[in-house]
Amino acid sequence: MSKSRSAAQTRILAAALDLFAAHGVSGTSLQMIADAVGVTKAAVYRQFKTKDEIVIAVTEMQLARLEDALEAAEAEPNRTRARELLLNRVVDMAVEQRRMVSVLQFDPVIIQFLAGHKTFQRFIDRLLRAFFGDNTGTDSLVQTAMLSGAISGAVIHPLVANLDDETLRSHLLLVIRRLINLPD
Amino acid sequence: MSKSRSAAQTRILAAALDLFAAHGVSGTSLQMIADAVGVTKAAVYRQFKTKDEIVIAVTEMQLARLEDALEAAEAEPNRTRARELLLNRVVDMAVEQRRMVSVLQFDPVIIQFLAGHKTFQRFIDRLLRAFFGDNTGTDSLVQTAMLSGAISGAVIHPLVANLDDETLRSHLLLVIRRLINLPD
DNA sequence: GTCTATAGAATGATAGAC
DNA sequence: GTCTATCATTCTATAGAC
Repeated sequence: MSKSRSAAQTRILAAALDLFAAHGVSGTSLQMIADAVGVTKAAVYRQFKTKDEIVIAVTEMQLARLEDALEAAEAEPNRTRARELLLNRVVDMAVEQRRMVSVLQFDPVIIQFLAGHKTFQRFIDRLLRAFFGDNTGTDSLVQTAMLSGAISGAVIHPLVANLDDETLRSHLLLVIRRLINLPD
Repeated sequence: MSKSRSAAQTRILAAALDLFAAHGVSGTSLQMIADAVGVTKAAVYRQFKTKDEIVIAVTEMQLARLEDALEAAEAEPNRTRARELLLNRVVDMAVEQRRMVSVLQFDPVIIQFLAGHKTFQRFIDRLLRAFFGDNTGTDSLVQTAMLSGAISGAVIHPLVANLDDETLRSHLLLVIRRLINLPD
């Protein structure tokens, strides 16, 4: 999943993620990205052939941050421990990157890429399987959807915008444990 | 909040909401809306002077669907009953309109309008107050954010895309009651 | 890697006829 | 209410010089 990027590419992707978070993917033009980096559009096009390539690279970059936690969870024979591990990483990431979460989970353009690229599909599949095993009953489905949605939805919500990361994280984890019956 | 609209306006708003849900607000052009309705751009501009007016009207239209439930909740002296009332309506709406939820809650353009227009702010304030009273402790904040996020996030999630409305609603309500300690 | 300059299409919006 | 025609602007993307 993770790819090595040049410094120029990394700067572009960072600026793009930031702008995507503020204006959505469709609401962000290459001109805006170029301005944010401090170069011209042509310089951006030198690094990425199309806007779509930037969107895909940004998505890859963010998913890759879950990779090591996912591998650790897959290697962990104790399912409860594996869930614990993944959950903590996901919550950490969601809290740290609050402003970015809504783009990655809910932007229509990103959603289409996630649904359309096999690489992304397989990664998400691994994530869900590591968390829930092969239990695909309706209860598990709804619970997973709620858990995933609750984390994303909660960190985005304006009501918690003023809470510091540590407060938000600890409260989140408490409520989540209640939700999925993990031991406190 | 609710406004009376001509038939032509109603058709435009319905088409716009549908397209917004699929492509986001920024990803939807007036040409696309006009094509969906089956008229030209000029005909659309006759009903709404700007694209922004359409976005605001769509948002109003959807918020207005909560209005009677909100009034009923405000009139209810028993707080638990009031919460019950609102919760049921919100969940019903979220499940019925799954495809639209993400736009209304997470689209950057809509969010900016919600934050910038006093009419919207007051309405949302009333909603929160009817549900949580004047309790503004951190616990309540996070709980409300999670509840709101969990409902929106859950109904949007691809994992539950194949569940019928009734199944999704009943499961959702069960988990939510556990989350907020309402009696079953 | 970065620039200037530009092509070609799409965007939001308007004028004026029917 | 709807149309055709058009305007100014912005969009993605490319060519070619430094």
